[in-house]
Amino acid sequence: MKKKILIHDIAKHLDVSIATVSLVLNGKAKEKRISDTLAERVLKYVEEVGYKPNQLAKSLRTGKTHVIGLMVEDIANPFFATVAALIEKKALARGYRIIYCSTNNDTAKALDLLTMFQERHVDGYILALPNGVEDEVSALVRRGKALVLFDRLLPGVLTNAVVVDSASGMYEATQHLLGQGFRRIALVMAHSEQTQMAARQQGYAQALREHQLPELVHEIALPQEHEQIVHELQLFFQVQPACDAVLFATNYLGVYGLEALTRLGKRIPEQVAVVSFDDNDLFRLYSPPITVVAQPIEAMAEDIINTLLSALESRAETGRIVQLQLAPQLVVRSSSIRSRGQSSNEG
Amino acid sequence: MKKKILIHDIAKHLDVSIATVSLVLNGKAKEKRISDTLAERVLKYVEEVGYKPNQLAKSLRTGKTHVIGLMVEDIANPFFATVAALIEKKALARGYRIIYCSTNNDTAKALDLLTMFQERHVDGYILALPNGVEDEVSALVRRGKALVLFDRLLPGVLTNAVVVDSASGMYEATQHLLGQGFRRIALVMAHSEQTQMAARQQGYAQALREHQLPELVHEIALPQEHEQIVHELQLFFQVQPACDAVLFATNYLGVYGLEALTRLGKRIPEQVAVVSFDDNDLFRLYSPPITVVAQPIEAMAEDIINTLLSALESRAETGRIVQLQLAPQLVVRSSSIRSRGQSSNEG
DNA sequence: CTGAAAGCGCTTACAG
DNA sequence: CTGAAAGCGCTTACAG
Repeated sequence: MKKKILIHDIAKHLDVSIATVSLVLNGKAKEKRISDTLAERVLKYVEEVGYKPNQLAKSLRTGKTHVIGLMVEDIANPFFATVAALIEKKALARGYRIIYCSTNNDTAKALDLLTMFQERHVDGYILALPNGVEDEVSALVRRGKALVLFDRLLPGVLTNAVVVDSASGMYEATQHLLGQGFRRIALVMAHSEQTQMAARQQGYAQALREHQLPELVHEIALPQEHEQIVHELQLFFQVQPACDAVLFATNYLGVYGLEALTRLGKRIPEQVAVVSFDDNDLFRLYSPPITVVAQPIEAMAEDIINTLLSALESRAETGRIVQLQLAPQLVVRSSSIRSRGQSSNEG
Repeated sequence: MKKKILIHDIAKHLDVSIATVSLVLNGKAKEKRISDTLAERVLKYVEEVGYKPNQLAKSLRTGKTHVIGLMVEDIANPFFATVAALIEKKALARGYRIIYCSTNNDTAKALDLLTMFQERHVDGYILALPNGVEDEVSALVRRGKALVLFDRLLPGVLTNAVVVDSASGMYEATQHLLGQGFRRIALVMAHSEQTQMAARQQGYAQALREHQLPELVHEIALPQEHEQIVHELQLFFQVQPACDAVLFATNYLGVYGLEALTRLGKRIPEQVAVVSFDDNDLFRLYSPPITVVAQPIEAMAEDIINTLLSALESRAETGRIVQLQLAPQLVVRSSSIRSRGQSSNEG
């Protein structure tokens, strides 16, 4: 159990002042006209004994932690897990650590976590939030914190954001189904005020309106037990036998939906065509493979971290706001292709 | 932008000493014979103005951060994501925060992260590590750090651990395939020295040995690109046409394996039966549903956090070591059931 | 270039 | 019960 080395020990051993060691370590040697020889001697010895400054003390003194708080809906959800992993990697390369946590779409939990982030003195915030936390986030914005929302906006909060154009994504997916000749197209979405959810419904509704077809929307209350949701979806498909295609507004709804359809023994796409928002392993490998509206995850992660870091580094209170909207991509697979034998209302 | 409230402000306002406020806040009012009236007055005012002690300062002074570092192979892997979420929940309830990160099975990255955990002064460590970090972990153990390994042990490092009995799990799975009449049973595993991987192979080998059947092991070097792995597996199944069943040693290998089999147009279980370690959505919903060796995730998370917290709370250097081995469960689904028409070597 | 010193915000013996 | 003070380990003007 070797004793922790302190900056004081370094200074003593080298017979220089603590200030010199600190300055060299913080790259201010030139600025403070410390000789290269001395700077090197310090660096060499620090390396040799493996001295690491106490980050707690450093943060307390400087007010910077080099930690970014990342809040997602559910870190076990492949979409968020992938975004988080990419963001972490890019942040690390720029000298920032990420701490992440899941809100599970629970407003109270999100508020707690926001408080936790502040207690931990994170330098910046990357947030995919449930509604109901507008006031707290506005307060952060007002205090000039570096912050970027992603996946969804917060109504009434004007700040940096990176989102996907959910409305066009869903519009395009619905058009695709219409093009295949499907006419009774249902949308299964989460019951939520979240902006991306509203946008997805809007894209769907617009496509149907253009074809003068009625909407068939089923909203699932969340959070809820897995088994409950599957059961609810089974009921939905049973009372809507006429529905010949279904769009799922998120990847987990898609997964639950497939489970419900499997249990009902529905054949895809013969009895019901399927399209889901977000791609994942299951959709790709399912038989038949599922058509999806894929989000540009890599580009998204890149934009998010870049936006945050510029906010962090522009020490001036520029008040500059960056809002990016990325285009999702429709990946057509067999689950939404009308089979030859199928009757069609087209043409 | 309201100014941050300090303990000093509280003391001044209430016209008491800073010590009094601090003592009350830390629940030492009784011990230090501070009157209930006064204690309540302090608490009430603190609540009223929403004073939160600066955790950085507190940690610097006390040496405790109430943060636990959790390191997994890949947080996007459903097994680890679920364990992490459960651990986080249980830790929070006991007043501890979790910071988690992925090693991606990269020894250098794991070492970096271990350093990072120390820099952040985590109070405890929960680790699923790649090999090659034995020395560093031993050093932590020697310094009396609260620590628990999970999923896999580290050769030569004797410390707290919670693992699943991989050998029996794989033995049972192999026996199940043998019982179904499969005779050319392959094992696809990661090329790795990790203990859980070795145990899985061992369980497989033992079952085959008992039936005097030869092993057919394919090891995949990791980390590697998704596409590469799938391609390698396709080749494997092509050069092993005689193989009538395959065991995948991890869930991601199972996912890649299904992709390879799909591309080859192999029918499951008619042409090749499939069993994977770890359960997930894909396996459950795949058609046919995939037989798995499921790990008791909830129990595991519970045992991990309990073990860590006792280590943390037993301030005495008891040197007590807890090693738990949980039983996995074979969940038989259609992917490993021999179909009627299939020829059998049995009996 | 360097040394002495203040200060980040807290906790906790110590002496009343 | 309380006040003054030291100290956790650092950074950074300030005065040489």
